Amino acid sequence: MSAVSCTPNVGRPRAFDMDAALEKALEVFWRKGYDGTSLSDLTEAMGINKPSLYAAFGNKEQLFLKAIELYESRPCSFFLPALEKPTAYQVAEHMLHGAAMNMADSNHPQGCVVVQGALSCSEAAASVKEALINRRVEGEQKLKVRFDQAKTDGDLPPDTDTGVLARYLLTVLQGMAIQANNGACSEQLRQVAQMTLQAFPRAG
Amino acid sequence: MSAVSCTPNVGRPRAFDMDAALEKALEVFWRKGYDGTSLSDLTEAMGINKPSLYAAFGNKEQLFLKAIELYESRPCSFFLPALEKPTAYQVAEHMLHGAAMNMADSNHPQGCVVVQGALSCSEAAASVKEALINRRVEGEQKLKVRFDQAKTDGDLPPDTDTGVLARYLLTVLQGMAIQANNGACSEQLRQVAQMTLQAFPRAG
DNA sequence: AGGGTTATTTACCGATAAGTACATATATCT
DNA sequence: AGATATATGTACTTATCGGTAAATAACCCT
Repeated sequence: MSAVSCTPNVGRPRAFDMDAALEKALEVFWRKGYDGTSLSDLTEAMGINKPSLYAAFGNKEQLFLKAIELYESRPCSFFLPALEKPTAYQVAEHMLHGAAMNMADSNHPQGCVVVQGALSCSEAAASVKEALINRRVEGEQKLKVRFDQAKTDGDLPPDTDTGVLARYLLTVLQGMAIQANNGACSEQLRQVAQMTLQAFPRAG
Repeated sequence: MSAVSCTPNVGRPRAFDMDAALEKALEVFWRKGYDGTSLSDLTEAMGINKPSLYAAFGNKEQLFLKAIELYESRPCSFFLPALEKPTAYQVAEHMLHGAAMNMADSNHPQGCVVVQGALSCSEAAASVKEALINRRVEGEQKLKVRFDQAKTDGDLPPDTDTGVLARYLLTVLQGMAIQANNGACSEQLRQVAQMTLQAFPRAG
């Protein structure tokens, strides 16, 4: 069964692949942002008409939120998998190098849709902006919790302020999203990642 | 004479203060982004009608670019003044602490309009997006040149890669803009600034 | 084959977008 | 005072915005 579709066995079958269409929608939102994306942009990229879009995904806002869910659950996502690494240093290493690789990947828009999808926006986009802020803050919180565990595990010095460390790392990651939008390539982002890691506290 | 107005001595005098109106426009663009800002948003905030706006500032795009010029030349701007500090470390210190103070200042929208004014945007905003990218890249280049000078001055180690150092610092600054949008306060940003400074190379 | 159900197509809705024509108001210059 | 020049307010234009009504098409089940 597909990740997003839930096909009934009655009625006319859907003529398009919902997952593929959602991928296309994600790419448009990623490149143009919520305010900068029109329904025409979406239907054109997804290869469907407006009523099909509304029937399948609700409306523009719900489509955006589903696209963000897809973004965070993709195989090439780097944030959540990095949390599983055995030490705090390796968590940071995987996040930073994953970000360097992913954010400048020319197979999709540059940067991170969670950062740039609705950063400054109209009042019509206020709720999706809030949703993205929540995602970013929750990511930071998850990283702090992981660093707390690392302190217990002994792979972070006991006097480490894990909240500041998590915020610092997220600041660099979010800054890398801007850098990718500036045109920085993976190698340039990797240098930033390396510099950040040099400052990273290690046990012992 | 005002920074932006150039009043002729014939004809009906302008009934509003161009500088004050431009400040208001800046604030709207800063909060809502280029795509998220409508002409009605602007005229309402500026307290003028559309024909006055067009006569005084050209069009939406030119108004935006003039607002960005104002932003970068304001007294509370922290980037260019920091370049004048005597050592590389003090340059970084002033930039980071200035950013921490300014970006979370509740007297204006959070973050940095050069970062968030048109990050992901419609095709209609492509040219202002390019203009903002150019500003960010030029800022990075200016910082690199300043660090090259610091190397000559002997307040950076001779093996310092000034390009990477400048990019790293800009990455943190741009990340701080996102953090400010996330709701981080000045003190939290200051902690990130302090952590960044700890990793900063110092001569001797 | 026919009924029930869902998807697609076309054409449309009211609202709002950016931008402007035009008449009027207010100044200076002679 | 009158001519000239610029600003303002009202009302408008064309295009596009997000979203939908209604007719038709394609499927499953009996």
